[in-house]
Amino acid sequence: MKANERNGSLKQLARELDLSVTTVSRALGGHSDVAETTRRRVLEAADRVNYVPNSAGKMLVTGRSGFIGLLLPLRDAQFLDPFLGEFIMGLSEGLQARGRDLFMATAPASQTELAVLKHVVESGRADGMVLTRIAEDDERVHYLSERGFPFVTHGRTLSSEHEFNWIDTDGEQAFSDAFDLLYGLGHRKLAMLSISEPMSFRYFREHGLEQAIVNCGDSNVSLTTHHVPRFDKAKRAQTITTLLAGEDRPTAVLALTDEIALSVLQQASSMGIRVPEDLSVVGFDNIPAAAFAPPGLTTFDQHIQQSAELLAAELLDVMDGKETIKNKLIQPTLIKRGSHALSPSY
Amino acid sequence: MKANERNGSLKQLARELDLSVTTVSRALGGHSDVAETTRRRVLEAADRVNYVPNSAGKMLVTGRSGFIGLLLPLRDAQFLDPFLGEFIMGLSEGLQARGRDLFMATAPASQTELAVLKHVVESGRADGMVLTRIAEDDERVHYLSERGFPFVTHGRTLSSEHEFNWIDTDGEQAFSDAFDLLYGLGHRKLAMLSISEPMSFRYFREHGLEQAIVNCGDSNVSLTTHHVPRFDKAKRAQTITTLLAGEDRPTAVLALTDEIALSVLQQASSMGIRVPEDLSVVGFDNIPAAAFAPPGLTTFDQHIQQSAELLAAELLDVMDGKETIKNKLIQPTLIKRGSHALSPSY
DNA sequence: AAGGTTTTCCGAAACGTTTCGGAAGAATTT
DNA sequence: AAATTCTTCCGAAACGTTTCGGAAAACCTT
Repeated sequence: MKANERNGSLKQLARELDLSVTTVSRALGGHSDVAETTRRRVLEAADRVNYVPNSAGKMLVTGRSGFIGLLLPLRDAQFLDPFLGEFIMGLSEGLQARGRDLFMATAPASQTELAVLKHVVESGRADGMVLTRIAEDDERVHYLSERGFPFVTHGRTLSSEHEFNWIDTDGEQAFSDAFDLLYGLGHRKLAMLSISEPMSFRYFREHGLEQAIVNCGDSNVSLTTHHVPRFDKAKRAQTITTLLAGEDRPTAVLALTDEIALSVLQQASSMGIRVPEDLSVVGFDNIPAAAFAPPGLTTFDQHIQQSAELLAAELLDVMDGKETIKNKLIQPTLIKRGSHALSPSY
Repeated sequence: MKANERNGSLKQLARELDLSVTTVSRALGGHSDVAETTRRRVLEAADRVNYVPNSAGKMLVTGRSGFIGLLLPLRDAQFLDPFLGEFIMGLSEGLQARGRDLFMATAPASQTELAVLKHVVESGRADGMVLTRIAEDDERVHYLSERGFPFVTHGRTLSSEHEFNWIDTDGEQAFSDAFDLLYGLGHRKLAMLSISEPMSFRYFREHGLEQAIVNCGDSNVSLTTHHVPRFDKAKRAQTITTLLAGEDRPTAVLALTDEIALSVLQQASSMGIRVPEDLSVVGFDNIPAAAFAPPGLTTFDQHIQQSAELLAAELLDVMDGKETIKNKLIQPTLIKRGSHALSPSY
């Protein structure tokens, strides 16, 4: 046995079997030009020595890494995306079926997300990409589209400049439904608490609400929209307090996310405003804490894990060259808990 | 320009610069045997064409993939580890400093975690491994130790058969502290709600509590330990109800995790048992919902993200061949909220 | 028995990178 | 001016795999 030979290489296995490297490779690969008897011999030997093909060798010649990359939204490490775990689980689940691995690319503070994305793509570390937190106009989507690299997103852009595969939660419909619910309970003075970043999910949720109000045609309905900072908790509380302390306080608040809705619940409680008697609150996301915060937050469940699983399946299709563009809107389901009720002024 | 040449390869770059592949590689690699002027020329050109080394090529010759693998505890997909997101964030943060990427290996239902781990290690996909949810006697730790593969764990085994680098939360101390807190409030009749899986964190927490009781030397203290199922929510509720409905109900419950503690809070509430007046409850983990569930769960914060960051740093040290075994116990911090008070029988 | 077809195997090239061991030329020393 | 050292560059091999294009042998067909 030659000394300069790595353990467990194909070459070594071939030597032991007194076969060529080619034949062993083809036997393992399930090709037709190898006799049944030798194939069995090879398979048995491979199993015995626990042969596992070196991924780098394979990767170099096939040009595929077997990896799917997820661009992590790391910039907000301490204010963690509450879905991250669930999302990753869903992706993994969807990927493992076809033997792909998932890897996370993180953008250090010194680099933009786009730069990291480019690096991953150009280095061939990933065969496909998953993007989340899509902006209204997203440069990452531009890049991947123009580069012709397989990718898939959770969330969509506003412009339809490029066609690509995405899955999104139908926030537009959900906020429309939320309005109907509250309108039916007599609420006419509404406030929406949103964020100022140009994320597309913000647009759709705000837009769904505004459209629903237009469609109902009742001119007694009023809506004010307020932007809340994402990181500065003190300032956020301040904004909410001002809103609730105002003379003509809204009777119902729709929050862009549960995180914001929970802040509302807290502020209301500390101001002596009763939920839902004095104020109705509706959130979005159904994070675990929403069930525990009294009186129980009425909100929408996003089905993140299923979405992620679907997303993985779609990406695999794209990578297999299936040209069809498939876009799917997932309908979130309304979770009615205790934070909504008849309008006090009804 | 030859047609059979991949875009962005070293060879191509070398041709454009009229230099050898070797020189370009060494210039990029920062070696000393290349003139300053040529190095600048190379760097500038590489920047211009956006050259990114192919990871497979590099991997093949260096034998390192640049990847750190995390074995995902996927078996319980729907009952997601509430720390997963935080843990991954911490790892990424710790890894990105030295340019390593993180990838997740998931075990499909058809394969054992050990089989997946072996596959990852033997295929060379990862240069180092991170393990969580360590069992009292963990076969994955055995394998990696014997194989001499760099790894690091969050949590430790009970046997000291192998030495390896781990970081763990000091659940032993925490539960001892929790006892002191409750004892000081007059509680003498205690119950511990735990799980039956042989996870080592369970052992340490139970042991810490038992030791503290022994050490206090008060024979009036009684403790009953109950095992609660991890997945079957109905059965879990049943167990808790039985415990709380008993004639000599405990005055304080220590839960292995917040998840269990929150169940206790819910059951108590639905049985008309007031917390903390009738019953004190202490949890462990400080998951987000713990702050929202009334009256606020008293619990311990694990500092998962910092632990993960440290873990990443240690792994990188191990991979650099630093032989020192470093084991670190992280002290969780007690978060006092509303779920503990004077014993009613005091 | 000659020709043709099928089955089964293999040599060699290729993927893109790093590095070993030189080699040519310039700079320095003797 | 010759000998020595330094600087700067390069050819070739190697990593482990897959695959193209044959080639030998076995099996048919006529």
